[in-house]
Amino acid sequence: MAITKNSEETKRKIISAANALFAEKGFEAVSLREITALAGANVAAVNYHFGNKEQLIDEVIVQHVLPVIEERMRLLKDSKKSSNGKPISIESILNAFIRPFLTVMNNSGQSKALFCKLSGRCMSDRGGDLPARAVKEFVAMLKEFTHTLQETIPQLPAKVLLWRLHFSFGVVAHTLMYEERFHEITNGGCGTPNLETTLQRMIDFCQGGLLAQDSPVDKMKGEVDA
Amino acid sequence: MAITKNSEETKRKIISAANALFAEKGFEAVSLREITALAGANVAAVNYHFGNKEQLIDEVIVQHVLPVIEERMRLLKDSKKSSNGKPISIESILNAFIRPFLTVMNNSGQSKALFCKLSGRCMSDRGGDLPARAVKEFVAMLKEFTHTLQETIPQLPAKVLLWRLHFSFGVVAHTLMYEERFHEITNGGCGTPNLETTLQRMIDFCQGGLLAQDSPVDKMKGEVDA
DNA sequence: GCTGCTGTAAAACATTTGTTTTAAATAAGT
DNA sequence: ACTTATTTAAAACAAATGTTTTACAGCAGC
Repeated sequence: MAITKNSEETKRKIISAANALFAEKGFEAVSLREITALAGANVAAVNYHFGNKEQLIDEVIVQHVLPVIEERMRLLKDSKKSSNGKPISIESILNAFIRPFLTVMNNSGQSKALFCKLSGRCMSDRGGDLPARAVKEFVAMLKEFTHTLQETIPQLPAKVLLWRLHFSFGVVAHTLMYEERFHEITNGGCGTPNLETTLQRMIDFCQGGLLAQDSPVDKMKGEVDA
Repeated sequence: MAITKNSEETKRKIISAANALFAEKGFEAVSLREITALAGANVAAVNYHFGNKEQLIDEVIVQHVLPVIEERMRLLKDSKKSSNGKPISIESILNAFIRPFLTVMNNSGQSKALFCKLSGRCMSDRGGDLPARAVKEFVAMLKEFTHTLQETIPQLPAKVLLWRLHFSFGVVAHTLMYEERFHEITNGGCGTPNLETTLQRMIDFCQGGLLAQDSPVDKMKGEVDA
């Protein structure tokens, strides 16, 4: 009944070490030897348990990203349930979109700073490519949020809405990744807000952005868009 | 009078090759041999002309980032001049902030896609660190824009404004870097807008975000901010 | 024509990388 | 207790990396 030896335990230690190192230095910049050293395992363990480095990276990303996606879907579904068929507020939608980072982070056992950095890296490094396993869920989530937003802001053209959701992604990704950097460059002028405050500020900003007036672009300049 | 041999020419070819490769694959992921091969030069040429890889990266970043910063300052100054001491519109400020990417890009001779990717990498790779030479100018620009925005939106607390400028940065960086990715993931649903359209959409979004109502955060939850 | 300087080219350098191989140790099955 | 499968450990592998060394070519000035 008991699991053979430390197999699962070793895998967990490797993933945990990889988590921390990938977050800090990026996926490509970390060597397998650094990971296994931190995990207290042998170099060959990575290839034995995960196949190769690429598959280890995929595993880390999937384990990191899926819970956030699932929590997003859960929050959105809950909001829908309690609104009795009426369109949900933008704030609720944005909350369901952004808050999961905080929720999952607090349940992850990882340091908050590392969790945030890893989140950013999942969106940034490797050209933002997600492992095949996670793409399906990610696309489904994007569709669900797009559709829900559409119902709340029906006057906004679908394409513009898609772009603004994309922009909102940028806000979150950039904020998660460069909090430290931001702190340095403003010489501390940005303060030291807790995450709840930062979350609310992102929601405020994105809400304003989503609701902004949609400037017509001069057609003479060549709008290729439909 | 003539410069000895092809010294400057070789440097230019290396920088040009590095530009393209760094944009496509990231700074760390490109080897010196790839660069010199594309440039038609010898491996040792990089160390001879630039010292080492790190200094080459710095040179590429500086040459890429400084023109954008300068153009931003120029546009902002022009706007101020033509407003006769009155606060400038947010749209003008955002235009001065974002449009320089397009202007410099069109004068760069590089492919648009590569220029955008390199811009994103300058903000993303290496933890967003800028070379020492560029930090001063960047900070000065940030201060100038913050100050100008402050005059236009005096009712917004300084810290909140700083954060919203940070968010705007995220919008631009993310959009520049992941246009392709966005196209794939929406299955083309985002359309194929030209850059002028995308620019206007970013301005609209950020303007909405900057003007958004500033939600008070529940102090009981522990606002560390001042 | 020699000397010195600048730029180029090829080769060699020591490290580090991901991965495989080989062998030993441990647990489970019968 | 013997066998088998699973997991770990150490060593070896080939390939690639940034950098340095060495040698050679072109051009200047005295």
